[in-house]
Amino acid sequence: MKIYEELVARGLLAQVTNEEEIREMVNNGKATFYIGFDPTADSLHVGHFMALCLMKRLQMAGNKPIALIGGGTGMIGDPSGRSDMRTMMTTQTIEHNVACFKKQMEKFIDFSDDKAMLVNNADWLLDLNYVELLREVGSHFSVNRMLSAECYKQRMEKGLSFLEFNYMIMQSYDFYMLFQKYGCNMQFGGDDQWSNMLGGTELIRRKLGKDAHAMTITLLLNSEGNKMGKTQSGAVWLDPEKTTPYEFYQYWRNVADADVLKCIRMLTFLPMEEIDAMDSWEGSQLNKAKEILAFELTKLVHSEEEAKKAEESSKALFTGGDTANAPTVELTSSDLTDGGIDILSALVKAEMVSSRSEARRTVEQGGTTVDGEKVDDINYIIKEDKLKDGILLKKGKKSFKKIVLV
RNA sequence: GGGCAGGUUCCCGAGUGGCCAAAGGGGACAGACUGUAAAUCUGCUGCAAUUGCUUCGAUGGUUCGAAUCCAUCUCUGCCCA
Repeated sequence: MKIYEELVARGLLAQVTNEEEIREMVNNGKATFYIGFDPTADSLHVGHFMALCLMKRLQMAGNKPIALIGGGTGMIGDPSGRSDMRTMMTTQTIEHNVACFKKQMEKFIDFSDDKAMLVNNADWLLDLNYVELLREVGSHFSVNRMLSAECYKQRMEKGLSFLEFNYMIMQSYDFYMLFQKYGCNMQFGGDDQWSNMLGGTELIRRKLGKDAHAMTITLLLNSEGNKMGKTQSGAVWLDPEKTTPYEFYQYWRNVADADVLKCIRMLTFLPMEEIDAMDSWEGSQLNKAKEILAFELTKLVHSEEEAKKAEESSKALFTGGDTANAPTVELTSSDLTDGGIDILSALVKAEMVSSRSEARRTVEQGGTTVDGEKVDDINYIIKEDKLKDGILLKKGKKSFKKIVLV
């Protein structure tokens, strides 16, 4: 199976400008393509991970990837698919984020020997002259057409600032620049980027009379239609400091039945035959598939070793076995009063709840366990000598913390 | 610049002088059932505690008492220029 066919089979492709030409190009390693990443946070997340995997897949097939960091576009903020305005980031934040992105990307993509490139659009966007740009580029854009673009739809009701409106032009300009500077003939991006990407191909056609291509990646949605890779507390990050390998593993371990196969297909590098075999799995057998998914992804993002650790501690915690690798919270004697710590304080210290009130609630509702023993008395004290050996605190069904006195 | 409508607790959205920590829904959390799934049912959802404290864009004012009234400011949307 050639690369293009594989991408289709994995359900990764959403839209393409010209299927025949693109297939021909990527299958023969003739594409120089770019994907843009705006530095909106200090770590990459799952959405970026998908894009990076795609770059890797195409790179392995002989195509040349350009990772474009949006140091310039980040100053504007992409309104695509957003219902509200982005908060403007300071220049310092952006620079910091750019540095973080770079570091993480180097883990996934091989940039050695000119096999891939890493560029920052701040290098050309920040020096643009306004009037010049308007004349050179602005004249090729129809406001009427831009306004009808899907990505602005939701914003027509809630409001769209001129700043954000210009995002499409900046992104188009990027493609135009990369096309000229590096012979970049294709752009990849999330499906919500489609209209911005078309802006680029259009600009290249009008300015240079040449064809460039665009291709979008299917957005990873769960069966309820929400973007995956988000939890109540925010995104699932690739940075182990922000989302620990254990939490990362658990996120995928817990996906809904309806979404497992899709995730395995789209995110892992397992051979298609293996995945097709899982397609017939049903019921509790799918649980096995979830373990595979979680393991594979943790391995890709962190390391095989981390994946094993996460898997082991998960199994141990959920079956009540060894707690050696459990997420641990260390207390010191200053956290204790009268030779122990009360259950509410323990929950708060372990950051399992955000307030004492919440701690009180979970305890009263019978959602707390200490070393497997249910605790429903809010005045319960965990004794110092027990803490020395470490105790396992459990809140609800899936939240575990080992508490140790050091 | 002018006119209009708005800014309510995580989100949507009621509330237009005390009965308001604020209806209802969603989400989140906890319990039951399960497969660390989904669906369903129940509880719960400001903070700290048994009696308080701080909230309804911001500041100031009226009042015994304000999310509710007044003033100023600020932000958002719509219409006119």
